[in-house]
Amino acid sequence: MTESPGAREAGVRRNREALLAAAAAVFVEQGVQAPIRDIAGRAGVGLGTVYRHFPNRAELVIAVYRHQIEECVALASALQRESIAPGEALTRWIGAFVEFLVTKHGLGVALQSEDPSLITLHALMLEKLVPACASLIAAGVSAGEIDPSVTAYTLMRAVGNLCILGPGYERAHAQDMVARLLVGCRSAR
Amino acid sequence: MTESPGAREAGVRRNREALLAAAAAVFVEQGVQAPIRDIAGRAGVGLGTVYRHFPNRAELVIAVYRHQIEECVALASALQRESIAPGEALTRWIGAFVEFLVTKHGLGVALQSEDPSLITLHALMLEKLVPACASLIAAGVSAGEIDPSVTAYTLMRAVGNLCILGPGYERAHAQDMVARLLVGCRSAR
Amino acid sequence: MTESPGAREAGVRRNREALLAAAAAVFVEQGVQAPIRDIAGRAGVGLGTVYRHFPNRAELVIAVYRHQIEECVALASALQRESIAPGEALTRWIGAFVEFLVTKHGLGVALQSEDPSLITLHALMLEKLVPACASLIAAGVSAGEIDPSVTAYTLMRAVGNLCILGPGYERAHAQDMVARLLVGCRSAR
Amino acid sequence: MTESPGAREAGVRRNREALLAAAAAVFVEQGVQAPIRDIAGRAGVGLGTVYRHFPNRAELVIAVYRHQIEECVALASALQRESIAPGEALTRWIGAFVEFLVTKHGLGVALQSEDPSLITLHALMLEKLVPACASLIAAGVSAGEIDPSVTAYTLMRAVGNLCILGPGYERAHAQDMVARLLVGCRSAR
DNA sequence: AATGAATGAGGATTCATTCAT
DNA sequence: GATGAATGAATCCTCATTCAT
Repeated sequence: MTESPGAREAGVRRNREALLAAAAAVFVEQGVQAPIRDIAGRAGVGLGTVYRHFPNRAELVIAVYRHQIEECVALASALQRESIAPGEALTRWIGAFVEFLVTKHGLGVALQSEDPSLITLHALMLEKLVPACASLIAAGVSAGEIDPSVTAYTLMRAVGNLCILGPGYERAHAQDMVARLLVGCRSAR
Repeated sequence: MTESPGAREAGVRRNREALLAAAAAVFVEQGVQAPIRDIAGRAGVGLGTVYRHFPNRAELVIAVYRHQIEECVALASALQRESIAPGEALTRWIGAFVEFLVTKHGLGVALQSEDPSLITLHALMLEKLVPACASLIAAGVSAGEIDPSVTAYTLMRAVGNLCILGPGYERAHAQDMVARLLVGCRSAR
Repeated sequence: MTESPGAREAGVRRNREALLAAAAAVFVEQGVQAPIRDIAGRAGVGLGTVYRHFPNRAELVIAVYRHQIEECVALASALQRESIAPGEALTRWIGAFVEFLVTKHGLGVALQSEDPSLITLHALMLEKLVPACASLIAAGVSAGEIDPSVTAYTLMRAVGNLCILGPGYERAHAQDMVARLLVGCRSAR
Repeated sequence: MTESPGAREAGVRRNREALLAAAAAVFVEQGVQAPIRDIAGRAGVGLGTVYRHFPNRAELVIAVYRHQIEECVALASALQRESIAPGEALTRWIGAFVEFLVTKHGLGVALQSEDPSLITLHALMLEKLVPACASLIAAGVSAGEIDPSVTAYTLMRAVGNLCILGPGYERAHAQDMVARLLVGCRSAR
């Protein structure tokens, strides 16, 4: 009778989070096209529950990644407010982006997919991430540290691609390759 | 009824080649996961004929790309025999590899796929391409032009990834990014 | 906490009526097979509440239409008590029935559906409406105005069918067709 | 070796016809929305075979009914060429249409369905049947036998509706009701 | 009583693969 | 050898219905 009032809501939130965690894990293992049923199974819920929380695959994919995308955006602002060299700011930011991508592998593929169910994710990157990156690049260009012909979208795509991992090409390799790519983006002077 | 004995074999070979051409084209348009039926249709043969020639998708994928992989290998030898700077040789060879990859888009993805049906393709890369690349790198390192910490497999994977194209990230962008990556692979000194 | 004892019951009745109104509206828009959830949403109540009040779809359908069916029955008695020609009484009564059917489109289909979830509605028609109609017909036959071979059930079914509307076949068309059907039911004399 | 050349084609055609027969039967029992699997089962073939022959439900529905629709159209021409009274021609033609409809019950519903998968069937009726009927009506109007305010589309819809059968409302009842409707369509004079 | 989250059966559709001709 | 018809597993998604709170 005297029930904690939010017991239900708590359960719902727990389910939602179990789903997000399960989805993230399954995406890592099978990619973002994994069967919805697998995600339901991993989360320990019924198939319908997935659809209740996320009416289609795209919603789920976005929910899985939106938070981290927004953290990346916030980091870009923070770095620009610090008193560090713009080139260094870009390097650190890309480092964080890489960290994000290699943690959720599968996202590298998803971010650049032409799959109609994932356009929204792609759009999210375009809207949020690309401007953040562009602003860091602009600062670096002004400081004479970054080659002015580097564009944010291309760089993000390239970094995204470099973060598609596989056996024998792990996180550290991706980090190394991205670092070298950034060397190649420095101002030719 | 009374056919010249070689007529049959000629027809078989012609079919095989039509299939390889069709598969290459379809892979470019739809990726290596395209429905087998589409390939049969494009080649103007029956579905069963595809399976007769290539018992599974991997065989077909490999057959499609083996020739070009071998050309790449041959090019590496040729470049080493020429009297050009080893760094330049590596650059040219990677350029040719990029050319190969962006022409067959879909292959970038395939090359690093963990998909069981494509492991053989991956193995082929390991066996043939990696040694060729390693030898060019070794020469560059000896000449003090290439950073000794660069490994062939990682570089090939990275280049392969950078060649996964999409709308807004086309051939020229990939070429640019690969060039910058190579800048970052030069000897630090 | 301390509610007046009847407050609860009043709320229950209000819910029940909101549901009937919502169901009627949704049946018009989507037919009697509309998702129960849509009805709950339209009524502004939870899904469970629908099931509490109406354990299955048939109960709900019947509840929605029973009142109007009974009005039709009452009208038949009233018309017979008036001093008008029996044929005219039948015509007017069928007119009212048509009005009922076309206002609730979806009912036309429901009335004659073999769908097990709707048999009860069909039974209701049989029990109530058919006798009412039969009595009007009998009077018309006695007066020599109606063809004695016309049976109530068949006529009701026919009228019900004629009232299944659709684009290009609207209320006025149904009324016209029903009128012509009644012309064909007049005594051949 | 010496196979009858058309053995395969014959089997295919037999399958196709088995499917049409099965579909017709299942449509009668369950309506045109019956599960495709039921049709496959009734025809004794796999599910995929249905889709091979008829890529979607609409194709199947149309295939089932097209032939008879065209026969109806042909009959209209034939009747007009005969030297019978136009009103009689219309009556006979409608009689044939009724015969068609009651034989395939389920079609009555389908013909006037707003279901997007059945628009083509509806379109077929509009294109073929309505003009045929209109021409018979026009002749009847010219001869002073048919009420000029009767339109072909409305009449066809009405007849279609009257042919939606059910328990207690069988073929003979539909025929009777249609006959009475036609009486009501005669010239008022 | 009311709620709405969870469940899972049901039905459509696609496509790899087999095999009789 | 070639063909393509047939098959059915796999997957998506919807919705009726139950039940804990």
